[in-house]
Amino acid sequence: MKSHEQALLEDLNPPQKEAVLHGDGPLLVLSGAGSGKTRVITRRVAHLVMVRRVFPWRILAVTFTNKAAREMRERLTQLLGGQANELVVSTFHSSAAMILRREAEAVGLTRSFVIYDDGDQLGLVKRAMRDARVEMSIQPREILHRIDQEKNAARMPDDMQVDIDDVRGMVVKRTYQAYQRLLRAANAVDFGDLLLLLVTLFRKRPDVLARYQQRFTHVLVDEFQDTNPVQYELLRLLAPPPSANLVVVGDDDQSIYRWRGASVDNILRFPEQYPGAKVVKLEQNYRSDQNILEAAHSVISKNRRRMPKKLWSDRQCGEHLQLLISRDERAEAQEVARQIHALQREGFIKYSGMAVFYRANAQSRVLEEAMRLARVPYSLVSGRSFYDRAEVRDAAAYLRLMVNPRSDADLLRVINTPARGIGDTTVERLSDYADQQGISLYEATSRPERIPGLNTTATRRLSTFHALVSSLNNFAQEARDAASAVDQMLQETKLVESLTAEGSDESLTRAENLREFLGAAQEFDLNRAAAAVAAATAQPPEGAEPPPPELEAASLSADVPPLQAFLEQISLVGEADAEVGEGRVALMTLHAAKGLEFDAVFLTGMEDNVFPHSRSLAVEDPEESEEMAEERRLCYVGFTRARKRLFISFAQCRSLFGELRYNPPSRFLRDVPPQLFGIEPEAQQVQRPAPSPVAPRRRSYDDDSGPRIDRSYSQASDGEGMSGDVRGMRVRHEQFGVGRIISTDGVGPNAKVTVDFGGSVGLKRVIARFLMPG
DNA sequence: TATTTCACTTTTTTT
DNA sequence: AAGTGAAATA
Repeated sequence: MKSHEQALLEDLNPPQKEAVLHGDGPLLVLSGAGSGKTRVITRRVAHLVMVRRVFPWRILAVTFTNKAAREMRERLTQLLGGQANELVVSTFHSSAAMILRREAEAVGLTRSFVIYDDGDQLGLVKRAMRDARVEMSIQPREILHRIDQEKNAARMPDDMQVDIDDVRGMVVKRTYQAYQRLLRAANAVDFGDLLLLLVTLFRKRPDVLARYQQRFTHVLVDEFQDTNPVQYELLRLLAPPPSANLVVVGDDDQSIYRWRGASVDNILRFPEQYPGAKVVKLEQNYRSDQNILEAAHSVISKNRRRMPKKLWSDRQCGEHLQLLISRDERAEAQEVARQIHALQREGFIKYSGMAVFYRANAQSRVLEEAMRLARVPYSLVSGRSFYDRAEVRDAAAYLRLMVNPRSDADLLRVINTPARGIGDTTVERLSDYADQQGISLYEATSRPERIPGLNTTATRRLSTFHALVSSLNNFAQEARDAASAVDQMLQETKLVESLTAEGSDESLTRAENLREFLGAAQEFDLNRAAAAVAAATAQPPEGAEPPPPELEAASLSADVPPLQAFLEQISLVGEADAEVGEGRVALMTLHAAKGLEFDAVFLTGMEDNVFPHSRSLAVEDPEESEEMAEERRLCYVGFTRARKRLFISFAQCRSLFGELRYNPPSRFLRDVPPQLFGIEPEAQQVQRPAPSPVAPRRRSYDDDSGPRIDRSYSQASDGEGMSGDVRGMRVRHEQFGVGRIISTDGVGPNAKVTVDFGGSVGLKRVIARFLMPG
């Protein structure tokens, strides 16, 4: 007993201990990169359970990503054994989905509601635009984005404040209304709804809220800096100020999801929202060598509006940072592969201790090719590529239809997959009929003879399709596990069969993917069975009273039918990435890198317009903008992932949508003192100082890297014919009138420019030579 | 209806 | 460069 306590506090520094031992009431842990944050959270949870005797099922630990949730549970299992199964450790979205499923009726859904992902959402927006009779030329993507933002801000369509003469805003609002109608009619929710509906429910049903407040007496949140207003509201409801046991852990410097509605204010203003909250700062870094830490600090310290803190470490200086300069992105990838080999040969760093980061997913392809060529074992860490494949999504759509035939988006997706002769016109008529009758598409297919304008062939085909879905639907009711349902579905729909029949290489791969999908279902069933056994045999803590029946221990999801649970995992969790790593170099975006650490890190594409991303440069005053601040934080996250070696790499040119672009080295390099690269500052550098020291090079193509670099500066991205930075310049266009340049794209006579002409014209992309200075 | 062709955007980051 | 979506053609 006493020894538990000792063990839990072992090798913690004073502030860490303070956080672990903190009694009741709100607590904010400001934890710098590599300061042992996860350790603090897990030890605290273990302490609550083992020393303070809190029932594990009373503890809710919320993370941001599934990966983080999985890792936290693993660590907790090491500390707590079987009892860890009773903890609720999950993402905001997963926990919201679980609760929502239990309370579905109260928000106008049934328990078998389905979750629409990004692609489904986009399709839905398009239909909503039709319903709302949107005539304006506006991209569905943009509307979806704005709807998402509304949801992130916890606003339903009616809460949306729009000026009556804001035409665009009104269009968004109308579409949002239609979009929500479609979702509800389909018994479906999107990601945003999971949180928003739950907030709405809690607000209007204090009795329901009280049940969950009573159940979860301890709430912990990881990566708090990335929460958005709905998520924060959810927390405030569940663990109300001022005195609830809410522990939030985060680092404002690592807030990198503003674009998704996250608000750094949540963490900056937490002490106001929860007056009397204890604040603990973790500033000692245990991860990185001094040089790396210093580089990271030199970048992040340019941001204003941070919580004051500075990481320190008693670790050694370590190796210098290394700069890699290459001709183009291919050479860059090759160079990275070469360095990886070298590190591996030296023998101190294993493949699994190395990672390659990039700003955008599009950059991964070239890197992958180079790794394959150089025979470097790698694994691509990308959330959900498998479930994004068309054939897999088709399969998932069928499954959702099995569970919830009202799901129109899914029906539309698969009604002619595999091809069964139901074309656009038939679907159009079916859909008109359904609209007019106010029924779902599925229901409409049950009586195709009543649909006007259909010939007998079409009628017959619709009947056949209806029979198929109906049969699958019946089967789903019975299915005891996910795999048998998937198997049945594949058989009846002939998805695999039709692909195999096609016979092309590509369709064979797709058929293979579908078999893998079945495999995923089987694996899911096995895990579920194992979890059930574990839960049944878990030792209740000694002297524990049994939980009140309505709060039935462990999982909130115990009674969810297997197929539904599997679907939920697909939508919310994505790929079961078990094989991440194991002897392989990890390739990932900077965003995916958050929370991880590696002995050696390669940060590629360190060029203006790539990183910082061009979108952050195309704003009013880039250097002072929030966008740039976020890019800087992203850079900070990237640097601080490295324990011992940090390689920073840029290419002098790279092709971007088909054309060659010369980008100057990233401005972030200018912030890093040259000494950290092992370069003594040269006398005085003139004028535009080299943003970065140039490392001595050894390879053949390096011989002439000097002049190339110079060229890359002078060509920048603005191009000939436009001297220097023209952003913000007033220009006149014959047709559109006077406007202001927002951004430029391309070089030479055909360079394109995005101009804001204001008023009804708005943003336009025009060829630069058609513009006059205005 | 199904298939082919052509013009057109797209690349930020993710639950 | 590639993938999407609309229009043209079989």
